[in-house]
Amino acid sequence: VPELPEVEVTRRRIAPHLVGRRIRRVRTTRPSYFFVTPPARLRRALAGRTATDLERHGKYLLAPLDDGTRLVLHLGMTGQLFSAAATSPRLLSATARASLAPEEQPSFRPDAHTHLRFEFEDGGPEVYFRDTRKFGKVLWLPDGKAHPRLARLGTDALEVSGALLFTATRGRRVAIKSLLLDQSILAGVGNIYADEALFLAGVRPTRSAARVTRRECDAIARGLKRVLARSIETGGSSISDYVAPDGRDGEYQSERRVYARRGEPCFECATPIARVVVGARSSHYCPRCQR
DNA sequence: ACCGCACCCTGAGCGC
DNA sequence: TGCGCTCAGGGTGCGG
Repeated sequence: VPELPEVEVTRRRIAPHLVGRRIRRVRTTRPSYFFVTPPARLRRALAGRTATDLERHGKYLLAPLDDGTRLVLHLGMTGQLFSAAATSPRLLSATARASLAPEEQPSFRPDAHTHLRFEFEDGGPEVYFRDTRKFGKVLWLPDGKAHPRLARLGTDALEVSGALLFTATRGRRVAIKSLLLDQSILAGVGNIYADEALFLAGVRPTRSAARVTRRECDAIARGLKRVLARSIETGGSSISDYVAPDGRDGEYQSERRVYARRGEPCFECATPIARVVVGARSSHYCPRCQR
């Protein structure tokens, strides 16, 4: 599940394969939910262009192009952005892996889920955007045009502060967990890091946002910065589909304190970790450490 | 304005 | 072995 750290790691590792290389052509799959900009228009817009940079805002990647337009990518839940030079069996589903002969398993060939294939003028390795569930998004922004999806984004979660959270939570009756996932307040926080930060702050995910104190807002902000920074350092969490552009797995999943640890003992007090559904998302917490 | 929930999609894991 | 069911989840949009 790519959240801010996974998107940031992706950005850093894919940038050398993308930025400064002139695109010869882009191949796409059929029109679908994935293509906010229709694939035919996208192919026309990208041919001959060069990305001059690769930026991140929340979970979005933005590539300014040399003609002043912009390419925007969102990895959704199962999106993978990687270079053809990458080798990892994790780039395929378990079923797809099983159908390959052992000697073929490390290599990747574009499949039905590979929705974007960037081919470059230099003839070097292609760049692929693969997304099995198609919750990911690709769109192209003509010169200067803002897009509502981006305009709605709140402060990037790496810049969170207790003051920001305190202001945002006043008068809000929603669960604090739901508020942390609201991308118009904080951009980049997803299920894993919300649960982890709430554990560090000792706040139960179900608590009404308005009932979180100023001191606790500070603690949540500190917790978020800590888990996000640490996850970026370790290459992100490779819990389900996430794999970095060079094919490497992240390591942060081994540092989880609560996420997906239902029934396992809390590292602080040995109480079994509980799981509840908050805003249609599974939430994990320690019933004793978090109030 | 706020909030809960259905929906988009596919693969894994389960029960029978 | 194999089918069919349920679950997972980010973000959007709608209805109350």
